[in-house]
Amino acid sequence: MTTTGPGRPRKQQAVRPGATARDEILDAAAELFTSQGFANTSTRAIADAVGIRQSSLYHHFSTKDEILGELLGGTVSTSLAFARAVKDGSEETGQELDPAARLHAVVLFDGLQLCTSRWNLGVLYHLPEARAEVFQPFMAARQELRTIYGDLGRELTALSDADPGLGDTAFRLVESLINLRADGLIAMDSASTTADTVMILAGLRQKIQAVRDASSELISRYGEANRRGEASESALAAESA
Amino acid sequence: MTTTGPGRPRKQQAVRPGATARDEILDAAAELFTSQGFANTSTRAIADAVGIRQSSLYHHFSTKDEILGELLGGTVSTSLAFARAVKDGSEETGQELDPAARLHAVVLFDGLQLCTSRWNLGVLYHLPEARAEVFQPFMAARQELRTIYGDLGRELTALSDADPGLGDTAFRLVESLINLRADGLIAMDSASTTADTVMILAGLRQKIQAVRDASSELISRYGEANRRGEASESALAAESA
DNA sequence: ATTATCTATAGATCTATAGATAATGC
DNA sequence: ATTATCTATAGATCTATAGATAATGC
Repeated sequence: MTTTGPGRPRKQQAVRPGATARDEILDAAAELFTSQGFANTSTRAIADAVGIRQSSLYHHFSTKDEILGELLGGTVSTSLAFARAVKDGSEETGQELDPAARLHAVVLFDGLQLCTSRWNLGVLYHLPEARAEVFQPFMAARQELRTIYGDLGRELTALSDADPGLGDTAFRLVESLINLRADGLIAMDSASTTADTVMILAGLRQKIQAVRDASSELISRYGEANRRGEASESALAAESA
Repeated sequence: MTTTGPGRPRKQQAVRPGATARDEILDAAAELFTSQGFANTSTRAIADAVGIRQSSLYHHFSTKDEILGELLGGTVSTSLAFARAVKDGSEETGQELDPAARLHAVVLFDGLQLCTSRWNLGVLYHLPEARAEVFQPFMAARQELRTIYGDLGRELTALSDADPGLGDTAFRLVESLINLRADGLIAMDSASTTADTVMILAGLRQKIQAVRDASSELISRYGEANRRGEASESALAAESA
């Protein structure tokens, strides 16, 4: 809310980033939910962080749950869209994509989201409250992402003696970036070393540089298309890209 | 509370396992905190699950935080005691222990705790509430455990071309068992395949069976000693006070 | 007229304390 | 006398609703 518009003006001036009041609220809620938890964050605390009155939140969201739902959705949607694009990539172009590069790219892209987003939004998926019935659709989306990891892992290990559960292990390593970040232990290259670790598990230590290059190309191809078509998604998701 | 004793009898009969009322309360709190979160679990809900009145909790614990602290302490103490024992093992006996077996054993032991405990207590470490100042001693204990993983990893990779960050990766994989369990995806062998995965990252795929055997011996040696002296739980609680 | 804020508040919690009560054990 | 429960409640929340108010835009 930097420009004037319709509606009664705020008493306090806003300091939150965000194009709209709704975005400011989501940004404040993201910070508080990830640092203090959901049940432990009052609607008053969110409102205070935005510079509006507690009840004014309800002009933009009808319940507190709706705010969490919006954040959960924005968190998984970008990575899932990218993973889907990479998975379907071969079909569209007709040309076979390197299985190693595909898994590497998904791990790296997803990992980068988790490491560089303004707030540690991955934490939201580990909040016990997110397991509630109402958030089932978001957990299902995360489950689909996990399935794609598994499929890409099996494609990669089909012809080798590496563990066919590689994709699941990759998913676990990516998710653990959330915990690493929560403990303040994230480094600049945490996402890329995670992707490399997965490749070592695939038995590709020797070919790592070639895989990195091919992965990088996939990210610039599908990651870019992904970001373009996603302008309507929440401003938070855009920020993290 | 199966036997009669001093004190006014309960109106409701207890169905919780536990030698004492205090243990029943901890068991109920563990179930509720891990499934619904801390702030979202009322003292009334805990009391109902035990079969006593809400206020009766305060005869055994002076605050709700104290219950969480007790659970956090119990969760890390067993694994930490084992890891310390394995780390100091060479000094005591004078004989060098195989670095691969040591890391394998710590991963396997820690992983088994997380996979087989009655409730998914590892979740407690990921609760945003656990980050509060009062629980600092427990987070520090977990940090010490992480450091031992790192040290064991460097000992193992010192003479090879494997990633010296192996121990940190191992810690991440073990912790991800908590998420796996929360998602209902734990298998009988999740802990042991995790330990094997770490050995593959160390470049020891060929020697895996020998490492498993040596690891197994370490667990029966130090795991047993550890379980005997399991007053270490209260020792950790005393440390924090 | 529409929008976005505000004030005020209902009603439902929730934690912790005070003090009564009903057992056992000395 | 000690212990472990109980009843009752204070005081502090917290979510969501009702209705007033102050802007813009037609």
